[in-house]
Parts: sequence; C-alpha cells; structure tokens
Amino acid sequence: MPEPSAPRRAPGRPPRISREEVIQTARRIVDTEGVDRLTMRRLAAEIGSTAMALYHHVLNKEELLVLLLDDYAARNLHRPDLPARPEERVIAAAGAIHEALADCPWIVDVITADDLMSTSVLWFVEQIIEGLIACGLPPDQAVHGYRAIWYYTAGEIVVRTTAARRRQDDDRPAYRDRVFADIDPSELPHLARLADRWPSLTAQDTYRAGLRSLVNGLLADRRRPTGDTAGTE
Amino acid sequence: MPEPSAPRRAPGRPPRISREEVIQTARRIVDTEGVDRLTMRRLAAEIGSTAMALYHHVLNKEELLVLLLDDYAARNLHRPDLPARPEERVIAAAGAIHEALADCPWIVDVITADDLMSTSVLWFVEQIIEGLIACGLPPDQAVHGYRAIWYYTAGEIVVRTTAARRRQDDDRPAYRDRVFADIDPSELPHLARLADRWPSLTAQDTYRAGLRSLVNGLLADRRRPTGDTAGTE
DNA sequence: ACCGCTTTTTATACATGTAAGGAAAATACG
DNA sequence: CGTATTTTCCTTACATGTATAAAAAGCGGT
Repeated sequence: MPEPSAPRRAPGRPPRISREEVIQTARRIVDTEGVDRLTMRRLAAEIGSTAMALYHHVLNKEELLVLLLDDYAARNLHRPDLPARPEERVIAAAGAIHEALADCPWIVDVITADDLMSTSVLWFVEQIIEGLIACGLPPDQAVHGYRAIWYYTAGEIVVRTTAARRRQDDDRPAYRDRVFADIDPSELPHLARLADRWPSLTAQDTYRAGLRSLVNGLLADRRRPTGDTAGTE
Repeated sequence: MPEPSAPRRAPGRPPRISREEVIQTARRIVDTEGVDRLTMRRLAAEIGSTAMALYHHVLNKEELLVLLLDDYAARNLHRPDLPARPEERVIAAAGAIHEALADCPWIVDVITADDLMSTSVLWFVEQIIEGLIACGLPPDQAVHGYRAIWYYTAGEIVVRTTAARRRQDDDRPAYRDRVFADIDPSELPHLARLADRWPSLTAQDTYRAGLRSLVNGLLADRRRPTGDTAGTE
C-alpha cells in the first residue's frame, strides 16, 4: 500500500504483479471459462507466477471474488433514470441491482459474504433509502426497509441460482419431487392440490411483483411506530 | 418387485454401516464440535470405516448436510398454535421456520441448496399457503407469496449469519467500514448522515417486522389481478 | 466347491485452498 | 562496501472432497 505519489521508492523487493493484474486476469478467466475454472494455481499460471504469490495481493480467494464482484458492479451496474414517485424510485433502484446480479450467477458465493457494500452499489442504496424517506418513513425504518429489500433480493438470487445449479449437475430427480410425491392430501390439502403445478409456478420470475408487495407493505407502516424496537440504541 | 412377505436378504455384500448411522454420527460431531470439524474422514473414523465408504450411503457431503438439516428440522421444528386470523397464521408459520433455522447457523451452506423441501417443513408451507388463500389470494398468488416469504427468510438468515461468521474469523475492519468512511455527503447525503448509526441499526433483529410488512404487502394485492406490472414488457 | 453377479468397502490418487518457512531483491544505515 | 530490514516471491506440505479401481463379501446356479 505505498503511495505512488511519493518520489522515493518503497523498500523491499519490488512487486512483479499487481492486485489489479490479478483481478483483471481473474476476470478474464471467469468470463471466458466460467468461475469453476478459476483456481489460484490456474490464475497464477496465467499471470506467470505461483499460487502463493497471489496471496500478497489478495487476502484469499473469497476476497478475490468480492473484488471481482466489485469490478463487475462498477462496469455493469448502470444507474437508471429515476421516476418521479418515490416508491417507484425504490423499485427502480432495487430492480436494477437485482437485474445486474441475476445476470451474473457466479456471485452467489460472494453475495452471502458481506452486505455487498461495494462503492458502486452505494448509490443504489442511497436511492432506496431516499425513496423510503420521501414516502414518509423515518430514517430508522428506511434503513430497516432497505435491509428487508436486500434480504429479499439476495435470497431470491441465492435460492434461484443454487437451485438451477443443482438441477444442472445433478441428474437424479430433484429432492422436491420426491417429497411432493409423498404428500398426504388429507394433511396438506393445498400442497397436494398444487403439487403438479408447483414446478411451473416456481419457475416463474416473480421478483418484481414480490418487490412491489414488499415495498407497499413497508410503506404501510408509515403511520405506526416501529413497534418493538422503537427505543433508543 | 420381489415378494414383500419374504425378508430375503438383498444380493451383494452386506453393508456394515447404514445411512442412519452416518447421519446420527455426523449430528453428534456437529453438535459437540461444530460443523467445521465434520469432515468425511473424521466421520468415517468415528464410525470405524473409511471416507469413501460413506459415499455409498450419502451422495456427497452436501447431501449429508441436507439430511442433517432434515433431521434437525424434524426434531426442532415444533408446530405452533395457529392463530385465528389467517394473516397471523402466515406470520406464525414463517416465524417458526425462521426461528428454528436462525438457531442453527451451520445450515447456511445448505439453505441455499434446494427449496428446503424437507418433509417436516411442508406443514409450515401448507399453513403459509393456506393462510394466504384464506386471506383472499388466489392459489397462484399464494404460491408466489410463499416464495417471496421464503426468499426473504432465507436471505435474512444467509446474509446475517455469513456476516457474523465473517466478523468472527476476520479481525481486520469490516469491508463496510472502509467503504462508509469514504462517503461523499454531497453525493450520498442520507448514507452520510446515517453512517455512524448504521452498525447499530443493522445489528437489530428486524426479521419479524419485515415479515409483517411483506405479508401486508402481499395481501394488498388481493383485489388486483395477477398483475402484469405496468409497462414492464 | 467354483463361477458369475451384485453391492459394499478399501486403497490410492488428484485437485484445490492455503499455512509455514525460506530465498530473493530492493532500500537504509553503518 | 557490508549488514540489516522490508517486502515479495517460491517451495514444500497438509487437509479436504471425491474420482477411480480393485478387493471383499454375500447371493444363486452349476
């Protein structure tokens, strides 16, 4: 982390590879061959170094993936035109995040990581919170609302893409089907009745609709105080 | 189909270990030493076998974890008394699932797996869908509503527990803090204003409140038809 | 008893992330 | 110049999940 602005060079052996080179090479591998092919040794070979040398530029593979996601977000997360109505701004911002991330299934391992607080996402978070406040939520509730939206969004992506991945490299019938076959209609009547339509129903993309419902529900709390945790902390 | 009356032994070498033994031994290891200590070799040693022998009783480690979760759910997921009001039944059922799973942080890797359609959870799914239908949602929307609830629930658990795990074995300051430090108040005014309260706000447990909002929002769609959302397509 | 057939168990091997320790290449100071 | 210091890089080693193939243990039929 030495300042490049400083005229005097840093002590120590000069680096042959840079963090940026690591990230960009990793990006190329992921883009062209998929995230499965991204191994530390492979990446090092591509750069012309060794696996362990990478660890002086990224903390570990997980951080590398986070950095890749940051990079991806910075390039692919375009700010949408913001609608006039504040609740629509919330929908637009959250929808934009979801859209960008859903196109990028390999991030699932990363998404669970932190709050996904990369710099490029912050603008969207700001818009969501701004919209909720503009709708009349107090700032605290707006933050909680943002988190609810994020839980919903991350959950949708994680569940959907891991289910898809599972379906892909697992040829035997889905766990679900085995379970559904054994349903006792007298105990679980609705599930029994819906069983055959379940695959097609759950295959539909209902993210937007659910998001709208969630935002509506969050805004309905406008008048009521927070309830249990209204206190000071 | 061979005659069910004759308990004729199956052909082939008789098994020395059973799937049930594998699961129960794995459970003991997880309970006493944590999920990190659960390795295939360790498990095999505990049983008095070899790692590869386990693979004739479970498909792989991931399936073993799913089975463990099933087992856990079957023992710890107690059916709550159902309130009279249908929307409260939805809350109660979803809340019960969340409560059981949140107490069991190691499932995070599993939760992303399938739809979490183990037999013992089905009753709760039934109650959620029943409640939504009783509130006036058509069955299709009830299923979509259930899925939204599940996304929200799974997302909450995944995000929260991985963040916690991260904080635990990573001593350096959270990613979040570094990012928040660089916020430009003129660009992201709300975030800048909320920055110092962010940790305490996001540390609060708002699952129930968010769940209520989500359910309210889902029910608000009662009147509207399935809803091609305006202008999306 | 021997032979195929089936299923379970074992032995061996490999890819992967990464810990540990030492070698290399630069500067700083004498 | 030489020595210490600092940073980067390389070699080696280990734990883990699991692929592969061989061995073992039971069966019925001959």
